[in-house]
Amino acid sequence: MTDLAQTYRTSDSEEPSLPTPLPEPAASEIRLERVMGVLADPLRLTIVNRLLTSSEEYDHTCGWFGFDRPKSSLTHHFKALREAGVIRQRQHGLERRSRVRIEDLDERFPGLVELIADWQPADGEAV
Amino acid sequence: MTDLAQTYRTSDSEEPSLPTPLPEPAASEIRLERVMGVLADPLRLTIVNRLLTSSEEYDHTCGWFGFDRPKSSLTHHFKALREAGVIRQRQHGLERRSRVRIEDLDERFPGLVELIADWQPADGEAV
DNA sequence: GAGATAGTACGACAAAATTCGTACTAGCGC
DNA sequence: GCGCTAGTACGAATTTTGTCGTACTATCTC
Repeated sequence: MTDLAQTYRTSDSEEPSLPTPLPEPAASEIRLERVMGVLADPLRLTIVNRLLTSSEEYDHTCGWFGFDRPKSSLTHHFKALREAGVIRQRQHGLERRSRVRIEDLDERFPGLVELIADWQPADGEAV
Repeated sequence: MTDLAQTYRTSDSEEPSLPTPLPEPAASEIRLERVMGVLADPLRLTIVNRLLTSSEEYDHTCGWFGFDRPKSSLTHHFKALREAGVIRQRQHGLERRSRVRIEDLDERFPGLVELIADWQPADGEAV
């Protein structure tokens, strides 16, 4: 597969025992129309974009983004992203950390991840 | 892959006087989230996919697709695609012909056109 | 154990999108 | 002109999606 996938697998195995991911579709089950649908929302596009572009350590909690929205709204959006197969979430103690499923998306829809990473919000649409 | 764009541009300049396109956003105004939103629908994804993959002559009327839906529904979807900047439509006498704005999409979102061209509907989801 | 913290689940309301019928316009050919 | 055809416009019913309050669970820390 891609270099990225390799990187992440490495990173994966460095961390001693990662919690099992929350329920998510298998890579082969990810549907383009579903992914498109879930990325049609600027907030969700922002989430994925930031996960891709400003992730030194590579997964983050909901809170990390600093969105000024109720927690229940955020849960909703993260869940939508996960169920569409765009992000993977793992429970670490109290918090739930997310990362983009780069390898899977690259395999299924090459080029998509780059599109999202290059995206920027419309003028005056800070979230 | 991007041979398509080339093919289409050539074809463009061959036709002597094309009717003015119906109102559409400028290439620079096309928004990724909007494009994603409009392509979240399987019918619309089918439209664009077929325009890309089975277009010997390169633009087609609504009727050409043979969808079993009321005309008013089809108008709705084609308009949505045009207003998001995905297709260009021109009025030729009685009929309105559509093509994908390949060059513009390629410029703004490289790789996207290929994703759509490679898409195939989920099992048992013939339209 | 008590309190703070990260996030969920449910449910309600509001906003947006989808579907489609009906009535209409405009071009084409006889 | 007359009918046929391709497609639009409007509007209503239905469905889906987004937003968010409230109440709740689970975990960590002291």
